[in-house]
Amino acid sequence: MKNLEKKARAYALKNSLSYGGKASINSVISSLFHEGLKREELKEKFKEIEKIVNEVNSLSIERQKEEFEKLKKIISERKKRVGLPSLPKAKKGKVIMRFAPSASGPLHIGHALTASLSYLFVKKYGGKFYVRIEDTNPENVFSDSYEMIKEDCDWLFKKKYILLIQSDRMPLYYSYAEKLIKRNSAYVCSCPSEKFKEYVQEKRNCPCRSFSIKENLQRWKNMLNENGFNEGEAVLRFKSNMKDKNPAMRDFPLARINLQKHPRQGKKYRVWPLMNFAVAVDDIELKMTHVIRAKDHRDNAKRQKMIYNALGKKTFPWTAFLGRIHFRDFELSTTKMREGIVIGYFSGWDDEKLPTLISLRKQGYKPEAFWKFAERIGFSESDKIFDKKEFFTLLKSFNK
RNA sequence: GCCCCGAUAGUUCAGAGGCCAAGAAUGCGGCCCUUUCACGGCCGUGACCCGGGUUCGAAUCCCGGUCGGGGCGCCA
Repeated sequence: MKNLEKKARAYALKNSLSYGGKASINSVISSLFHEGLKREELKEKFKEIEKIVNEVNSLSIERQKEEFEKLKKIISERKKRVGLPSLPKAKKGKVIMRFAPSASGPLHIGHALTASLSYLFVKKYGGKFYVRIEDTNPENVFSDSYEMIKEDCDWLFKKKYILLIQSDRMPLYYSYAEKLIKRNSAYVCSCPSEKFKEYVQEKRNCPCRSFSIKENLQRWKNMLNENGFNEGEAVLRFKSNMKDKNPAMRDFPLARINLQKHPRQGKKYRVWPLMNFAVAVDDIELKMTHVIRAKDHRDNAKRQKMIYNALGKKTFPWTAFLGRIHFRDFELSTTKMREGIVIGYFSGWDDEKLPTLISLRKQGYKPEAFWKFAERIGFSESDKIFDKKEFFTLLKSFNK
C-alpha cells in the first residue's frame, strides 16, 4: 500500500502541474483505478488520498516540478493510436485481403483511400494482396479500364499485388452455382421481376421455389443453353427466407442471363454471376481473411455471409466498413466523368479537374500521400464530407 | 412501407466506464527562422447532436428523438 500512496502523490503532482498548481482529488482517484485501486478500498483510502492531494497543493509550483521529476517514472500514460490501427485477428504472414474495383474506368480518390488500407495491412503483417477486377456485368465493362486499373495499381501499390479478373474465372462460378443448387440453397426463378417484387413485399414464396433439386439442375442447364431460357426469362436465386425481416435479404439473385457482348470474353458466356455471388465464391476460393470495403456494402456482406454458410463455410472474413467520401464540389462518379470526357468538357481521364489517380499522379501526388490519408481515416464508419479545397490541403500535407 | 449503419473543434481522426477540467493532424490568428516563397519551430484559437436512464463516476453503456448515409436491382 506504500506503493499506492506514492502513486497517489505522483498523479496529484501531474494533475496539479497540468492545471496551474491545484490538483483535483477526483482526477487523482480516477487515475488510481488504473493502478489497481479497488472500488471497495475507496472508502478507507479516501482520507489518505485527500491528505496527499492537500499536501501537494500546498507546495509551490517549483517544488511540485522538482518532485514530479523524481516520481514521473512510476506513472503510466494513456495509450493513443498513431499510424495504422491494428487489424483484429491478424496472424503474421497470413493476412489475405483484396481490392475489388469494377471494370468501369480508372481508379479515383475513393478507391485509393479504401484500397490503401488493405494494402497497408498486408504490407504490415505479410500475406497476400489481390486486386480483383469485377467485370461480370457485360453492360458496364469498358475494355480500356483493364489497362488503366493495372497502371493505377502498379503505381499505388508499387506492383505488390496479385491481379485477378473475374470474367476469366467463369467456370468456377458455374461450378459453385451447381453446388448451391445441389445443396438446395439456390433455385431458378422464371417469374417476371415485377411479380417477384410483389412476393418480396408480401413475404410470400415464389412458386419456383418448390421445384426439386433435379428440376432446378435442369432449369439451370436451360439458362446456360442458348435454346433454353432467353435473356430476362430466368434468374438463379439464393434460397434464403422470404420472411426475413430485412426485405433486402429475401431470395436475392445470384446469376442472370445477359446476351450483350462482353469486351473481354466476347459471346463466350450467356449467364453471368451477380456481384454477391461472384464475390462470395472468390473470397472462399482465395481464403480471404479480412475485408475492408465501403459502408454501402453492408447488406451485401450479409448476403455474402449467407452464401458462405449455405456452402458449409463456418468462417467469414473479418470485415470493416468505411464511411463514404463525399465532395461538395467534386465529381467522383465514373459514369459522370466518362460522360464529361465524351462531350469534351474534360480533356481525358488525366484532366486536372478530375479526381482520378492518373490525374493526381501527373500533378505530383505520391502513393504515400494516399497511404497516410487512409491510415488517418482508419476504420471510421462515418461519412466524410469535404470541400475540394479542404481535401487537397490535407492530401498535400501528407505528400511532403 | 421495411431493414441496416453513423454522429467529438471549420475539416479529418484518437477515445472501447475512471490517467479526458477531451488528445492529434490540418485550417485559422500571432511570433520566430528565411533576401522572398516554401520548409521548419513556438504560442494561441476551437468540439463530445438533443433528452432521459444506469453508475460514486458517462464522450464512452441503455432507451427515446433529431440529423445524415446506405439497402430492399436480372448494377457494383
